[in-house]
Amino acid sequence: MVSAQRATIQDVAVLSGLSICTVSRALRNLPNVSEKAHRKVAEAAGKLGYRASPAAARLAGGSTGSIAIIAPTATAWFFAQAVEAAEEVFADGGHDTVLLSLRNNAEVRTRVFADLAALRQRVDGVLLLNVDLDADEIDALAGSGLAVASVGMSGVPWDNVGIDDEHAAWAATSHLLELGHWDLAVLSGRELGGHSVRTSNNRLDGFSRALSEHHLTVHPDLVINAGSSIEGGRSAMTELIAHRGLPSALFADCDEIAFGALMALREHGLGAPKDVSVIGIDDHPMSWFLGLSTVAQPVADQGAFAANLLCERLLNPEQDHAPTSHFLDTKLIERKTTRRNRRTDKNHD
Amino acid sequence: MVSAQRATIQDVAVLSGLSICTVSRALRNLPNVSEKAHRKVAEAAGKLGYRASPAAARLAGGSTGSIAIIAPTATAWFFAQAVEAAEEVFADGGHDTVLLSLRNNAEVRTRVFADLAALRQRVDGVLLLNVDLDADEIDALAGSGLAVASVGMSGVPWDNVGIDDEHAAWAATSHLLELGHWDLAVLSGRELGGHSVRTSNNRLDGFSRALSEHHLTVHPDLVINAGSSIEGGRSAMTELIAHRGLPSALFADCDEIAFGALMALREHGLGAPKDVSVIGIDDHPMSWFLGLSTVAQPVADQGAFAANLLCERLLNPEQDHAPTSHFLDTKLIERKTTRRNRRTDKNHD
DNA sequence: CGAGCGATTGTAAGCGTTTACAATTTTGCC
DNA sequence: GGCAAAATTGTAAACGCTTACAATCGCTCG
Repeated sequence: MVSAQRATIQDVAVLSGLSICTVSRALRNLPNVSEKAHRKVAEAAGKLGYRASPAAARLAGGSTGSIAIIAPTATAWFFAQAVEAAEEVFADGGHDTVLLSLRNNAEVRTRVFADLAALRQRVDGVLLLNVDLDADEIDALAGSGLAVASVGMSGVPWDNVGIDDEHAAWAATSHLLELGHWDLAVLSGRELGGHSVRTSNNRLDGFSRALSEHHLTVHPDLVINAGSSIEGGRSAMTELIAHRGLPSALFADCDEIAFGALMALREHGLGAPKDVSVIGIDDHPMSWFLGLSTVAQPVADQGAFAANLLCERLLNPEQDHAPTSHFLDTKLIERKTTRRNRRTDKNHD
Repeated sequence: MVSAQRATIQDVAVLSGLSICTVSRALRNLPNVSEKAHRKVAEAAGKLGYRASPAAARLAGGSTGSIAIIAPTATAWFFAQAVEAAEEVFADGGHDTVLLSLRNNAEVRTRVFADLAALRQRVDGVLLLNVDLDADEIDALAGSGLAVASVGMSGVPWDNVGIDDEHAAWAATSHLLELGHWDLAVLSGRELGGHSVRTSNNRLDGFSRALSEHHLTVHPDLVINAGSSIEGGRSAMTELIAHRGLPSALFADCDEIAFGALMALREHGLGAPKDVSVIGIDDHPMSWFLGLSTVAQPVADQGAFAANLLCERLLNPEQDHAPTSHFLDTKLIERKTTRRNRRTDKNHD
């Protein structure tokens, strides 16, 4: 069935008794190919185990057969989940997945987005995961000829799927407020250098809104960038405790940050909800175990969904229907790290 | 500096006043290029912002500029860490990283290894992470023309870096035995379908050896495949409790499995070390927090190290020095989930 | 029955590299 | 200074595909 030497389109042409050109068209399901020709080509290709050379295809103006996933980091739980889910969709669609981690590093980020032509040369499309792009970058990407889709980047000129981050953060924060907390800190998912994780900004907005609905304002000292790692949460919390003292409650941008915060608390002989209420976002597999209150979101679904949208776009490049936006549901899960405020010192700050 | 239209090697040739061929050779640091030519080419290329087209290069017999990372799954902590570390090395070396997750799925696994020629067409090299290959597959890979390196796959005809898994498991198990436990279960990292994670086999061996050194034998009912996820550990433990009852101590193939086991225990109103001692391998960031005893291993280092070896091989393809093997250190960390056996029922099963 | 038209198929020219091999220049030596 | 050998550079043919554009086929219609 499969010859030792890789079969070329030429071989398929010969075996099927058609020209290379017709074979090429048949293989790509282009119009103007008769039923009969289609069948013959399919049979010949099957018999030879033919697979088009992505390099040759790309060189001649066709597709590369691969899609890039660009993520701020590949290790955070959310990204690992989304990447694997997307990779599965891509693989099943016959695309290779090239992983581009920005590593929370501005320089790497620049290197990637500065030369989209180079990227275009290597992949057909890009799946962006929570990358915080500025307007110029968005325009550049949209006009790059790359198919684009994203997770967690609403308001962008391509298909996006995510959750309503603003709402999720609002829900988490409101939960805290309704428990009588007023002295709230937020451990944001942003890196020190700014940039990097887009959802964090929206979540910050939700946090602010909840506060202002309760006639509170967010105090700059109480929003701390923590990256999106356990370690980041841990050091951010340590810093918070040292420089400002314990707030009454804490909203963590994601569960891993919350884990880190819980660790830092323990290191100081403190705990949640005893000394501070803590809530995160994600519903990480460990959250149940740690009793962490959180806002659950479907992570793999988001990655797979966006990946599917991207694949479809790649399949029908001609029709440029308007970009779609999809929000998946979230759910507040109240567990043991949040409880009613028992502090008596009511002096607001 | 960078022109709107991508510069070709032709442009560089014209600008440098040399032939395409010389430019090509200079760019790839081939021998037989004069100093002067080299300089001129470098300057012209720089001025034009020239980057070779990977597709064209590949088609003409050169390199693809990308490397595949093949892992049993991309979500497990170990793999996510190793992948990111390797991706960083590859990116800095100018290679794209294509991620191939086997998804713990035999069919996907077959699809990948059955057609190495197809893989060869898309990447220059392969970094294998703990993939359990059989002898034929190893031979095929070694003879595929692909550069290969691996993590956690000792005894293989290419560069490998890992830890001494047998020893790590032995150390963990011995720790349990020395605490007076004799009724040991192991939650193995293997998938139900067998295959997939190579280190698990070596760890099983270490487990066995420790047992036999204490004149014990491993009971088949007490080795349970758990995959390498929290969820896998949880259900494996649940099953163990239901079908066989609690052992005196438990060796988990990795920390995530141990986390899952701890969760299952809690669901049954049990806990470690009260009802059973538990030890894992990894030293996951959460392990400290949960007080999990474990054997720490440097994960990112392994990925980066192997990636570097692979890059070097790619840089000097001619010299075929013998494959090297590297073992990184591990360290037993005794925390709170292991303690002296207090059971009194000494009837060995 | 032949012109005309749409549908299908074929021809051939790239796409941007690499690489035998040929041509040229430089170097070493007598 | 001149010649062979070595070092450098150039020429041109792939590599395997896509795609204008030309050619052919099968019909419909007057």
